Amino acid sequence: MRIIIDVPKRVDHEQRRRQIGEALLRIASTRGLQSATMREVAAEAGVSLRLVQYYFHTKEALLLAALAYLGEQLTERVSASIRALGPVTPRTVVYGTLTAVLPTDDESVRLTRAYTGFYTLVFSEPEMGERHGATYPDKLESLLARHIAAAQDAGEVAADVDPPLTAAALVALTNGLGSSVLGGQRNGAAALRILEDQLGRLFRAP
Amino acid sequence: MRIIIDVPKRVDHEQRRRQIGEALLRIASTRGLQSATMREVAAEAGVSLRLVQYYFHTKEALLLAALAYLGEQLTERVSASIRALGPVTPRTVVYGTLTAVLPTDDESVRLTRAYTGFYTLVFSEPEMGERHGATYPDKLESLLARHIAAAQDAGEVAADVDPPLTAAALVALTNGLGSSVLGGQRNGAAALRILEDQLGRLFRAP
DNA sequence: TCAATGATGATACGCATGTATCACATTTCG
DNA sequence: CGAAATGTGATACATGCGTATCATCATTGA
Repeated sequence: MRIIIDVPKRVDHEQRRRQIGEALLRIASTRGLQSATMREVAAEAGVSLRLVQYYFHTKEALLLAALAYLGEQLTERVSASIRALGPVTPRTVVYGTLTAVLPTDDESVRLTRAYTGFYTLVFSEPEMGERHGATYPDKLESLLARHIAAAQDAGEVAADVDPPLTAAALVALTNGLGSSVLGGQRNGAAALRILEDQLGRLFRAP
Repeated sequence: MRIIIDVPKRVDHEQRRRQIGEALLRIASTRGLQSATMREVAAEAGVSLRLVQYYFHTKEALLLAALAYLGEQLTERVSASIRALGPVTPRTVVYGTLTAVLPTDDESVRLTRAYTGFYTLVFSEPEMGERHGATYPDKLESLLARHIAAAQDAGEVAADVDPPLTAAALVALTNGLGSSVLGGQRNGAAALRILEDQLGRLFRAP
């Protein structure tokens, strides 16, 4: 019996899948995820409907793949935002992380719009959430909790704050602010002011 | 020319409309607003599809009416929650308001689910938001800002907090926590702990 | 009493969607 | 080489949706 590693012969499957997945994200960022029909995605990606079906047997597979791509982009943006703040300290990590996911510029608006689309999709199709695994907010919370605890040790944060509880509050606050921006209740700058007010209150030696 | 006040002859229109609108809210609370199709609403209300069309010429009219009913229920729950906390003080108003809209029990879960459905609907159909007028979070924020300022005058809240900024943060925090509960990230009790931690930090004489 | 109007039922229409099918071209490899 | 596998196109199918149409019965007012 021979072992055959059946590498795709003609085209790079992963590249095609990415091309199509990115097209879906583009639609989700502009017209909303509910407009991301198979036909619309095909048109946006510049391929035929058949090809979308070919590379993603079902729509759920397409959504899952696009969600993974979105996760990569979010992670990359958070990293870049932290790096841009100079030396890595607990404070810059917390600031950089939260401001990165707040919809303040074009890129973050796109990412937040797409992410919100997926998040609300899980409300109606909980199976998708299960198939996707650990949620992004969870990862954010544990990251922030660690750095808040570190800041506490350094005396930058009051000793009586509970890091996990506070990290959860910050993530929820940021998500809520993001929703209010997408909903047109306020703009990104106003949301940023609110977030920075809270962060300034937290990172203040007692 | 005679003026004819054409009161409905056979049935009470407002009652029928309410019956149908409540059916939609029930569906939105359980299966999600995207499952609230005209036919499903008709079945849930125990009437024929034709009747839903008759009392609401279009689906948007039905959604708008149901949203108004939901607003009434939310307002009623907030009032009841404040009353239940005993004497009306700035602190009880803030506590009562925010804990009322956090999905901690059956009723608040239902209300939050339905409200979230409408909120996310506005993401895709911004016209509906415009036709609906002032958003619920806006009203909550100004209410809370007033009471935070009052608490400040009474010395229950530190003098350096900005009431509007803080009120906005609290509402966003509560919305974010609500989303995390509906998304299955944590349960209502955990969300309540996070909210109370923040509130306890705010209402603390300096 | 009887025509007009209010209320309700049954059913059809047009459209969009996810998915499936059939056909054909191109490449690969024994 | 030539058959099998891979890649792509065109189109069909079944379903669910909001809405529209036609018909029927009950009530009302002159």
